[in-house]
Amino acid sequence: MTSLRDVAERAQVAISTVSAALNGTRPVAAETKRRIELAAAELGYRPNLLARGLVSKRTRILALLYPTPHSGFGLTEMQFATGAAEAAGEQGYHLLLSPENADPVEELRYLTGLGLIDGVLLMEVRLDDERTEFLMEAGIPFSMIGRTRNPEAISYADIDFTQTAQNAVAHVAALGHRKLAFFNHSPDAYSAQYGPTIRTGEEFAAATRRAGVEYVGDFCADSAEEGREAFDRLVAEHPDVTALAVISDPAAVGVIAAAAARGWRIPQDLTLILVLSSARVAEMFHPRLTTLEPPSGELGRLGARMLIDRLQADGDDPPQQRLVPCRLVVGDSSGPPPAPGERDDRTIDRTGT
Amino acid sequence: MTSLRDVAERAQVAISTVSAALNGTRPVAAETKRRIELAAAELGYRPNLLARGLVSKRTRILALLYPTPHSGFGLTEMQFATGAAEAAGEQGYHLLLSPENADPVEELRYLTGLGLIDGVLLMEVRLDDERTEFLMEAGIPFSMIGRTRNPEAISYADIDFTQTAQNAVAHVAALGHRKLAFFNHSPDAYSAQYGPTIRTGEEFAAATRRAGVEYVGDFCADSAEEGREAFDRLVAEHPDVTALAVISDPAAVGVIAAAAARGWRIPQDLTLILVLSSARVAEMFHPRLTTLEPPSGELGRLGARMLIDRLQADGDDPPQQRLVPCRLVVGDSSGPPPAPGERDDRTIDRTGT
DNA sequence: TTGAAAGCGCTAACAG
DNA sequence: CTGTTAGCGCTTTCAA
Repeated sequence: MTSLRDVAERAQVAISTVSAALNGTRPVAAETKRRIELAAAELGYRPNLLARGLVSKRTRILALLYPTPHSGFGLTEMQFATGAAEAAGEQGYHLLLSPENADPVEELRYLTGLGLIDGVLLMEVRLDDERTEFLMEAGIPFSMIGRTRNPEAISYADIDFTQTAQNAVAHVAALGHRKLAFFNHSPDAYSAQYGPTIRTGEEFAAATRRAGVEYVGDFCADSAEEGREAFDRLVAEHPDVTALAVISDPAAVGVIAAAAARGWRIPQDLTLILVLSSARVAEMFHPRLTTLEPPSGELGRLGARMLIDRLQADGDDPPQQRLVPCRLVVGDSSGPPPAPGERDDRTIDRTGT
Repeated sequence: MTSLRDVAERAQVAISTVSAALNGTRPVAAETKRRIELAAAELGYRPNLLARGLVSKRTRILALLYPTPHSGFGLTEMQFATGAAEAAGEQGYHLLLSPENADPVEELRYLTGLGLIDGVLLMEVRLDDERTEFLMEAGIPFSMIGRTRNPEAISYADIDFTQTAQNAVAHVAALGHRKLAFFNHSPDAYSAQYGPTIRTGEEFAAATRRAGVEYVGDFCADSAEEGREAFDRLVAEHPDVTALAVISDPAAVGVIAAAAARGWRIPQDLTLILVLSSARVAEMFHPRLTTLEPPSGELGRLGARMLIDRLQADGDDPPQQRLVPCRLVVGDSSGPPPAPGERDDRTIDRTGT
């Protein structure tokens, strides 16, 4: 490992001069600088981050904290991580992957006590998240992918649920639908605190109201079986529903099966859209589902960038907050609603076809 | 940030004694040790990793290198990463996520030059991988998830393709199938060098041979469209095929559509299995596909553990090499083959049903 | 414009 | 058994 000293010797200058020349921290004569740069290049010099960090207190390492997620990791989470890693890399930062154990705050205390990281990127943020309180109190720079209930003072990048719901409703309304149902996650201990679950539900309600579209929002389903059941109940209670948005991929599988069992075709008899799911998943379905794809990679990038900005800004400028809507990817599951009464006669049992 | 010095002062001993007591690097009187530990606990002391690393040359940080993958990141890759991060965490190590840019070797040279990391975990290893050569020459400890063509001297964790293919063939043969087709990735510039693509193909060929099952291996498909075409050609050329294994998820979508268009039911008329795909993906299909699920998380864990073992072992013990077969998850797409001639008559065009 | 020197927090000889 | 000392490689005063 070649060090500053080696370079200094080769260029016949003092160590501090080399440091200055390479970092531009103070003026260095052009000729001297040239010699130094040459020497450094010849020796393949790389600054030692540990030494630098030890004195400067800045390591250019960010930690990405993620709870071992409740329902296994999806593409979405991966894209947060890779997006963040990329953005960090572009700015000369590194990303440390930190799985959280049972006690996230303890984990954070440990991690930040190491002196290894400059800041923290929080994933899977809940409406009330104890991690944010710890970080605020400890004065550790951080930003969130997602947001708490009251994120005023904190930088975050999150999905623009308002706009997303509005786009979805507009899409459906433009096709002529007058009544939309939404299958949310079931409000278990986790979802009850999980932003996307809560916010999507609320915003769908609001967006349909604004658009004058009738709304059915009190169903939930997380598995194929639940999707199937919910769908059957939905049709029983609301036979005039023509459009359905589903947040859980497995639930959509059940819905499709239940619809088929009823003899309903998609999209002729039912418009089905997937919410917060990647287009890659939507393509696994037949027909290819219309989907509202979360901008995961971008959120990761934004989160990292905000954090880095905050680290670079010596003073404390106001927190950055960015909301990005999902991308509406129209598949083959969106269509105009059936004419009234048109589909009721097709209740043949096709099981086994 | 409380330092060793603070602890030393509070416990009324020398700094080196504190270090020794806390690390057990040399005998310390029980009473002294107790005092030191108390002081450390009271002050909430955490060793500074940078300082420690600077002198000990060991940071307990591993880098996970991943090329920006050719077809977007899948669940599989994420699971490598999280598995590795977990295993690392358990051993007191940290995982740095390092996206590779255009020039992976240059990236590696930079990364390792930083003095920040103790070792490297390689993902997406190709049969000839220039990164391994660099690392070997540079003497940097590393291990691979996947393996090169001749990985003799290197530690790795990879899928046991032989066993995986054998299990798949056994499954199909036990159901009574006598002829199996396999749709591989198309041999583009990437796949031509990519281990799983090559090895899965080879091992399917070998396993069918051993099992006395007829084999069709010269088809490939990476998209739904290609899957559809390949399937039509397959049936034209081999009307007696009753079982099909597909490596690409989107291709399976095409196969299912093409089969349905032909009036073939799954599994009655065709047994379809997904190779190297997660059960979560397989569940998106209808019927739920039988799948050979790669042990991604475990491979990540193993890779990390091997690397750490190698770092801990001062001497150089032989490289560890582990092969883990995919898990066969039987879904609703496996069944006995149709009786000869049984399905030929159903070639009604059902498009629009 | 440059050099010398101090010190970041820690480990590892070496004395005592 | 414990304290003193010398660095690890770097940044950063402070003098020259």
